[in-house]
Amino acid sequence: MTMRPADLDRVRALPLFARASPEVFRDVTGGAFLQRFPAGTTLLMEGDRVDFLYVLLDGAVELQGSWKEKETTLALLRPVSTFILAAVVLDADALMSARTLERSEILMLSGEALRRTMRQDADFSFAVAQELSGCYRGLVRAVKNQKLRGGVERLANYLITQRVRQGMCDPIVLPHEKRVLASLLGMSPENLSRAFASLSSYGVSVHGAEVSVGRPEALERLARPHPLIDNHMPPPTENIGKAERERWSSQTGRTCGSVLG
Amino acid sequence: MTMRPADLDRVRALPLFARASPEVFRDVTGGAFLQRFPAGTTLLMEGDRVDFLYVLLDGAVELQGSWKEKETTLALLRPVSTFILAAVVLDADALMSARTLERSEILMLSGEALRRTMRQDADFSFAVAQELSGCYRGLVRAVKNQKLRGGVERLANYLITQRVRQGMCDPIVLPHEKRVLASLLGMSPENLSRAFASLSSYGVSVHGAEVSVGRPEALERLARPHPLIDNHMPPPTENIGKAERERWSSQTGRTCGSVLG
DNA sequence: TTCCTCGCTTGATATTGGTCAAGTGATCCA
DNA sequence: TGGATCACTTGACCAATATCAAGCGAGGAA
Repeated sequence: MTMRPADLDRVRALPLFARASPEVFRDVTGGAFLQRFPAGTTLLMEGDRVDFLYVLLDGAVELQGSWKEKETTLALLRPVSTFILAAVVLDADALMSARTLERSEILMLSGEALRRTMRQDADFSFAVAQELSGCYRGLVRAVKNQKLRGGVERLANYLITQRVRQGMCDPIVLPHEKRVLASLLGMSPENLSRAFASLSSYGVSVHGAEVSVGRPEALERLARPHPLIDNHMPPPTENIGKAERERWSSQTGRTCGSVLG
Repeated sequence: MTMRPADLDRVRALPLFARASPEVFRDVTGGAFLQRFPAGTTLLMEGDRVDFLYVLLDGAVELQGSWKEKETTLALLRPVSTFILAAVVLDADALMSARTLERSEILMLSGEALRRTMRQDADFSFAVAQELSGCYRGLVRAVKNQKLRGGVERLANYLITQRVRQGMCDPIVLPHEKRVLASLLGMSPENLSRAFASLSSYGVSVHGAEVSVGRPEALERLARPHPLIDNHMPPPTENIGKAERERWSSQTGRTCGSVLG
C-alpha cells in the first residue's frame, strides 16, 4: 500500500486502464499492493496457482518455461508491463515462471477483483480482450520467428528491432545479459557469441553490451525483417501495451518495407 | 444464410456462445453466412485485413505463417473451432494465412458486429477474453514444445496426445497428411519419416495413416509429457473450446503424472 | 491394365546448432 | 593489491536437422 501517486498514474496510463472509468480503476486496484524484490527472485513458478495480475513498474522480469532440467526464456519485460493476464482471466495455473533479473518494483492486483470487474464492465472486459489479443499476436510472431529463421537471422532481426526501439542510435545497448538474450533467441550462449562474430562481416561490432551496427542496409539484407514477424514499434515515447503495439503494426505494417526509411 | 438449424446449435454450443443471452447470440450471428470451400482454398492471406470471425463447422483448416518462401504450420483445426479471433478483436490484419485442407464448411461472423456486441455485453466480452486466454496459453505450450524439445520428442508427445484424444485406442489414425504434420512439428517431411523410424525401437509401428503404439509406457518414458506443455484433454465427448481445455488442464494438471493411469 | 502422379521413404552429404573444455577479461571482495 | 568469481569467448568435437537425389508404392486417369 506504500504506493506513490506517480506509480498509480503510470498504471492508469496502461492501455488496460487508460479508458476505464474511475470506479472501475478503483475496484481493480483496490486490494493491490506494491512490492520490491531483489534481483533473481522467483515471483512465480510454473504450475503455481495465479492469484494476482502483476504489473512491472521498475526493473526487469524474465518469463521462462522449462522441461527436463532445460529452461528457455519466453519473454523479457521492461516497465511498464503487465504479465500472466491469461492465467488470471482463466483462474488457472501459470504456464511459465517469472523471475526478476534486476531489483524490481512490482504491483500486484487481485485476480479475483479483476475478474469480478470484468463481468460488471463491458468496456473493461473489452480492454482486457484487446490486451490479450496483443499478447496472443506477440506469441504468433515469436513462433514464426523461431520456426522460420535460423539463429543468425534471429539475432540480426533482434538487433534491427532494438535499433528502432532505441531511436536509430548507434551504438545500441543490449538491455540484458547475453546469456539471457541467447535463451530468448533460442540458442546456447556459445552460439550467440559465434552469431555475433559471423555478423561482423555485415558491419556489426560488439564491445560489451554496446553493439554498433556499422552498415544497417547490409544487416537488413541478411535479416529480411518482416512486419508480420517483427513489430518495429517506434521509440517508447510513452507507455504502450501489447494491444497498442499491434494496432500500430496494422496501420503501418503493410507499407513498412524498410525500417531504414 | 442457407444454414441448417443443427449448424446453428453447434455454434451455440461453443464456449464462446454457450452462456450468451439469446439477444447477444442473435446480434453476433445476425449478418453471418455459411460457405462451402473445396480442399486447398486459401481463406485468408497473411497481411489481409480481417473482417470476419471464422467458425469451422466441417472439414479441416491449416493456419500457417511464412517468411522468405518458407512456410510453417502454426495450427491444424478440426470442427468445431473458431479462428483469427485476436485479429478480429483488434480489427487488425492477419498474422497467419488460413487454408482448407479438405472440403470445408465455414461460418463467417461479422467482426464489426462481434466488437459492437462485446462493448455492450460484459458477459460476452468476458467469454471472448476467456477464449483468447485459452488461445494464448495454447501458443505458450507450442513455444515451449518447439524450443525445449527435439524433433523425435515432439513427435513422441504428439502421438501420446493423439492417443488420449482418440480414446486410448490402438492403432491411432493420423488426422492429417504427414507432410502437414511435419510442418506442424517444425521439421522437414524427410525428418519426420526418420523420426517415426527411430520410434520403432519404442514399439511404434506405422502403416500409412495408422500408427500403433505397441508399448505406451516405453514411448512415454522417452516423450516425458508434461501437463504444462501438453494438454492431454480427454476424448471429445462434446464440443469444447480452447478456454475449456485450459480450464480442464488446471484442475487435473497437477496430479496428472501419467496419461496411462 | 498401364502409366502417371504424388506422397512418402531412404541414403548420402552439408549445414546448423549443441556440448565440452580451456582461456580471457572484468568486477568485486578480502 | 591479489585472488576469486562470473560472464563471455573461442576452438574442437559431436549430434541434430536440412537438403539433394533416387526409389518405392498406392491411387487415379486414359
